[in-house]
Amino acid sequence: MSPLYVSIYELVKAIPSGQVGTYGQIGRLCGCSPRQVGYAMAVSPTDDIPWQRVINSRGEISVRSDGFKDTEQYRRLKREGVVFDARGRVDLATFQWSGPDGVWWSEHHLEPPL
DNA sequence: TAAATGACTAACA
DNA sequence: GTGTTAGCCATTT
Repeated sequence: MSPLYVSIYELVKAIPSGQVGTYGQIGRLCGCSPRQVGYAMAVSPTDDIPWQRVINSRGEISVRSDGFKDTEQYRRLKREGVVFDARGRVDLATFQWSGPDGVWWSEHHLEPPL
């Protein structure tokens, strides 16, 4: 396994239960493109990697190459307390992980929530 | 080696 | 809000 994958998996494992990260967010944090993050999730070797907590920048579960969304991902997130709206989307402003050091908020020039 | 392939995204129109 | 386009870059073939 390449060092890149190791850092991606480490980052994903740092996302707390009940929160989500985006492919782009993880990509920026580990210095690679979002596509690599998606690819790394697709081949994630073990179940101790919370791959379900990585979704796309629109707050949706990404469509897989077979053209279907992963319903297990939806179930897992819901079980962790993540709320989906009627169109199956997550409110990123509420549920997006702030990063290992609050990085995400500063990147977006925002103040962290109380 | 070279080309194809993505669980993507930002910036447009 | 929708649709298109260009860029992305490690992995795979």
